[in-house]
Amino acid sequence: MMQSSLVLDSLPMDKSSSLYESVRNHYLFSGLDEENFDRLAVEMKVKELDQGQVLFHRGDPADSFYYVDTGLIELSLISATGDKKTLEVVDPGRTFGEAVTFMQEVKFPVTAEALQPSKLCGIPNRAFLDMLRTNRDACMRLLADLSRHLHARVREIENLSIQNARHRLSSYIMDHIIDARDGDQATARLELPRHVIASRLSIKPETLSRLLRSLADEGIVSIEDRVVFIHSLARLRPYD
Amino acid sequence: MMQSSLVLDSLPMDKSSSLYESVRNHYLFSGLDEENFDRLAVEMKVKELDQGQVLFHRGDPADSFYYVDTGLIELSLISATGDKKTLEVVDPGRTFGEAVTFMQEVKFPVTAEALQPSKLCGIPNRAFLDMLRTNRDACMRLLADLSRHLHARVREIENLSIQNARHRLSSYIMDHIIDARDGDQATARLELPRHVIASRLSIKPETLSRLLRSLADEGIVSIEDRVVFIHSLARLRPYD
DNA sequence: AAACCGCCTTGATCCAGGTCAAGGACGACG
DNA sequence: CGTCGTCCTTGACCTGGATCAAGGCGGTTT
Repeated sequence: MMQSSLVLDSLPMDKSSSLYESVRNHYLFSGLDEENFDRLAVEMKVKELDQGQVLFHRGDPADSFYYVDTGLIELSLISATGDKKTLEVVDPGRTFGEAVTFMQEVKFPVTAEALQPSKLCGIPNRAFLDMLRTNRDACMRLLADLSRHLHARVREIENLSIQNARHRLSSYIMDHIIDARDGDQATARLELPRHVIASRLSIKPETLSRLLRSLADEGIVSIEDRVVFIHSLARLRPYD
Repeated sequence: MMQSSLVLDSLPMDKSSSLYESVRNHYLFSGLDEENFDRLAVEMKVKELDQGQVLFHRGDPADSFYYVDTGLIELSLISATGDKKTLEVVDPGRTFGEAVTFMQEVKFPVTAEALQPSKLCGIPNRAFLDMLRTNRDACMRLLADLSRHLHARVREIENLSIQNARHRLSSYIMDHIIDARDGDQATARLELPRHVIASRLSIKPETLSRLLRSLADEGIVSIEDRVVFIHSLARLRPYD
């Protein structure tokens, strides 16, 4: 486990930075006019995280949510016995923690850790709420955003409760196809370290290793490091 | 499996009914003035369901969400192999399906079935959206509502992935305490049929039966039909 | 180049919870 | 009052995935 430095960099956001532009284009803010956005933007803070650094722990008081500009942020739950369940890995261009703004208990319900060196933009809840109050369009976008999240969680519950590990792995691979070749073949790229994928799928690394091996042994895929060549989508896909 | 009648009753809501009053008091609408609420209320439809009757199946097009006045509605996922996972059982005074209004694909992500004869109020998405557009207070309440739902789902994922069946059962029992007696003792009431509780906990009825038995054998609880006497909260509670 | 370390794989074994099959309890209905 | 159906319990057995314990392999430190 990598040790986090105790001091997080946290700087105001420069209006001429590429980060400014990229946040500006996020769909949560895309309906805002220049003035409204800038009023919010002056409150935003840039944060840079090293790989392995924890942004916040579950239970920490939440006064901001975050936009990921570069890197990867893992959102996870950690049990009393130390087991970790990765809920989601947030890529660049996406936000996380928005929902916490509206909860009675303003505490993060998950832990956020950088899987790679990452650059984030922190958006204070207070300022965001102020913006929402005067902007019904942004409200609607946020409602859509939360609904999407909610639906994603429902699908996760479905995966956990009525699908087995093999099924979850197949879905995961298919969700990471980067090149859908002719008909029944494709290539997927498993960017993340194996143990993170395992945690994401709620299995142990040993089990992931064995499942990948059995898919390969059955001739359904071949694996070369992080790249998975799918020889038969039909056989990979769990009939559903 | 009980067979549903094909025709659902569906009547306009009477302003002088008790249902009108009870919807009126729901927190989603409690900020609305008389005029705004009534504009919405005229669009609402009363639905009565028999026990076992399905209100909608997963994948059905969604044009309304629902308020439960009396009865119990089970929201569930059903796998390709017919296994059912109960996501939630909605009691009187609560709503379900609000989030679907905001999704790109306006289809119910779950199946809804009456566990008891139930009286519901259907609220058309269209009318609800119109109301939200002119009412930022209601928007905020809904945001809070969705955040709460989202958080509940996260806790469910946590239960499924990092807690075992025994732990889930303990939590379930403690969530149904009706009488917190002195110190370490309490009484809980398991309203639902065992097989529904099992599905809610993502275990089989046989396993539920055995777990309850082992809690009783260990002297932690005694069970009399639907009532659970907890002799030691400390021993029931999974250390967390 | 040796020693170390983080990450993954493999094998052997274990166990929580599922499956299958057989009753038991109780209410509904002839 | 039997008999039927539904729901629950219990027993015997099975199995998917966890756990425990050894390596293997590439990278970086000395």
